Amino acid sequence: MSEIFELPGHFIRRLHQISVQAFHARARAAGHDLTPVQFVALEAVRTTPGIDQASVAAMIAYDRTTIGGVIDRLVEKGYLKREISPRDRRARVLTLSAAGKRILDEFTPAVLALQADILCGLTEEERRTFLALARKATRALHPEEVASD
Amino acid sequence: MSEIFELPGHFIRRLHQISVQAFHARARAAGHDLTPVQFVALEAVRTTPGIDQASVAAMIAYDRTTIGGVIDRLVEKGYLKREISPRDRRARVLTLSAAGKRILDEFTPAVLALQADILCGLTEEERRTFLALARKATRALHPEEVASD
DNA sequence: GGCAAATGATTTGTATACATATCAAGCCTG
DNA sequence: CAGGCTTGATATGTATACAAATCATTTGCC
Repeated sequence: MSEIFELPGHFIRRLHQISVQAFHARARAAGHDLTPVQFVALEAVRTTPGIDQASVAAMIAYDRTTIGGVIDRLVEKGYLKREISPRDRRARVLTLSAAGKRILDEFTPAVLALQADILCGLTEEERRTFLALARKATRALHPEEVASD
Repeated sequence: MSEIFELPGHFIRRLHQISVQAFHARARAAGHDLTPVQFVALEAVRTTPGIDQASVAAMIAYDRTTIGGVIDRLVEKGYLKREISPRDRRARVLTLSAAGKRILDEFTPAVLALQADILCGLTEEERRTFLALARKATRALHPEEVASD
């Protein structure tokens, strides 16, 4: 078999795919239609109400254009309110709606539980090691983002 | 900061994003226009000439619809030949063209080197540990695929 | 041999993902 | 305070990703 299929890039892609599928499975089971990106965008607004789109993109390391579309759909679904900033008429200020708050509260436990689905092939200790290494590799390249906790 | 940003799913997404960006950077530097998926699809055909699209999808764990489009673009670029199988008129038999062979040969060293770009925040030993855990987590869920080496 | 189930591929529709270009508004320096 | 640079957002175009439906063919089972 080709060595290409044994490289980090290949397994990272597969893990991402597994992770997204696990999310969709949990969402479907809970009767929600959130995607992983939509969920994390809502979470960004929850932690920083009144944040603008560009700052959401920076916080979760997404492309601005992508976030524009994601926010569009969240506004359409009624989970987010988008208003022109009084301080900067270019910016769109985002806040959670009541429905947005509700779906976040309802779904967050499932998202926490889902992490074990992704790494179900690993022991508890291996999961901790994996998480620490994944975190270190990511932070090495982007130390500033979602800064210190 | 929200705990959501400290979960495996978040770091896996970030690593995938970093991995794809590293690929594009190397491709651009080499003057090629291959994407990660296109590269791995070519590699699948190289290891199994005459493979059909569904088998490519199974080998690299992709959706059939996605692979259809990927193959379309590779055929358009002249890297793959697609012919109707003489054994099964539904299936499309894939083979590398001379240009496809050439670009694979030329670009494979960069793809191997690129793996270190992704995990440049880790030591050699940490990279090995990470790879082993990523592999184990993936294989636990899909033991059959790209089977034993 | 014939018909139902399975399978390879494509079509359609939605949602990322991101590069590039454009527009509007704020800033900054001379 | 004016012109230039920067920045928030949107528009456009390409490429994944995948669900669901459809079509053609083949297989399997009686």
